[in-house]
Amino acid sequence: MTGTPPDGRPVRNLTLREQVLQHLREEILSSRLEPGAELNEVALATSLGVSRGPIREALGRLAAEGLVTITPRRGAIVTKLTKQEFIDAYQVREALESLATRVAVPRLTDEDRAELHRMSDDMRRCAEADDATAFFEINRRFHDKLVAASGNRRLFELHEQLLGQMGRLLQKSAQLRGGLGESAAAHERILEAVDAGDAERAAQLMAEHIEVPQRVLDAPEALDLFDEADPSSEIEKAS
Amino acid sequence: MTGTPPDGRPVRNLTLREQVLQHLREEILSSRLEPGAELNEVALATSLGVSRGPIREALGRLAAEGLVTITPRRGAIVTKLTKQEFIDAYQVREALESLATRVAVPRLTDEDRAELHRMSDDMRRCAEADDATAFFEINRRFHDKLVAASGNRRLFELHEQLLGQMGRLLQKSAQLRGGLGESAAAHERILEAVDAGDAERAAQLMAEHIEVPQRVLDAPEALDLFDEADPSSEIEKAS
DNA sequence: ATGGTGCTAACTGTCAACAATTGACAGCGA
DNA sequence: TCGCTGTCAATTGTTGACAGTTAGCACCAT
Repeated sequence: MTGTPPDGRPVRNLTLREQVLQHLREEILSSRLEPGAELNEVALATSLGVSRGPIREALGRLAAEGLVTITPRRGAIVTKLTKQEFIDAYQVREALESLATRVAVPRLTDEDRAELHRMSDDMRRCAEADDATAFFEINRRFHDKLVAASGNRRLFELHEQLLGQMGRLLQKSAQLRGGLGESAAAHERILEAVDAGDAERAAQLMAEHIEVPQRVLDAPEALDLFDEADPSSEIEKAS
Repeated sequence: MTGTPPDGRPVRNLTLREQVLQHLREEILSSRLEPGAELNEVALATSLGVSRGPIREALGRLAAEGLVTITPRRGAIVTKLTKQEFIDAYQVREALESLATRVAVPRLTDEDRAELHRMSDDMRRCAEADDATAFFEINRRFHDKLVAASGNRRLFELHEQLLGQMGRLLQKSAQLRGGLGESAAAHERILEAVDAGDAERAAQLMAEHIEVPQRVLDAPEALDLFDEADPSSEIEKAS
């Protein structure tokens, strides 16, 4: 009986496809591979020491997840959202997190609430220290925590996927929200409603909180986080 | 200059993977392949006259879409939602369609509204004729129409994917909603708010409309649309 | 110069064969 | 009878080779 090692699952017998998938996903999410980067199959294959089969399968999955954009017979690149796509995603995010908040509030334990407060306090500190990087990391955990607390697994997965697709743009766009302080305040207001057990109000506040950068993005093309070039062209991307 | 044929895209030069993907997706969505059905790679390959490569890639994509469940060295089956997963999906659907309605209302043209009314009337007729099949088809188009009218492409895709996963269960569960008449009435109430240009109210009504079967599903395990057997087991399903 | 044309190299799409794993079953022993 | 063990057929995982397509470039004609 050589029991399971300190691993999560039975015996850590990962398929090559799974390893490649995991690797590439991490590379993209961490922005080591930036949007628009070309993903050459043979280059990846030799680089990772596997054949093209597992690479292709992993790329296909990532395409279905939206992290990669495949154009048949041309190749794959790291997905680059247009401004419109980013706005669309933001809108969906608002709905998902609002739902999550509404569902999560009555389910939160005291420990959950305590942790949320801790994160909120940390964010406040980061805002005052003007440490944007740390702020965003905690911010992400704060939102993730609420979504997870909803107990809705599908919701959690969709949310994770959506935020993954939005990537770095999330941080860049959030910076024109009116400063970290305003954002920290929004979280505090949300937590107030959460503590009061007012799920509906918390959900509403969350929706408004997320809605802010949307409005900023909508009107002024001042920010060129996007380099729209060809509004034409047919791509696969998923379906 | 042999121009593009009456095709939608450049020259209709579909990849085998795409053809297989399309075929399998259709088979699943139409329930010709029912949940739990095993998807043997060699069987599919010989059946479709291609090698296993494209089959595997298509199955991988379908797994990422949630239509197929792959367990790493075991094989693929058509995804079978548990009761909890179905309830979760229903909850997400509520949020998505509520958002879609809120966004769509101010964007609707007169033609859009006319078509919605037409569908609503048709549903009313089907309800009175007790034609559930036709009712559900129109119902689906009604909801799709609203989501499409939101102009949010990501929202549309997620919605389509979600409803695809829910599959036949949607119809079965909707039948214990209180009859087709009640459902038709709900659509009529929504359209009232739509006509009045009251997006917020329409969104709220839509949320309530979708919420109904959720409550029915939640409490009584009376309906055994699901055959839960092993609440354990580790599966891949997507991530 | 300039616009079109035909090569060419690089890349993706597909296939068939090989390797590894799994689940089932027969057979053995208690 | 029951449980264990070893073998086997079936199925998935992976590979390397081949075929087809694409994009870029040099070249030629105008």
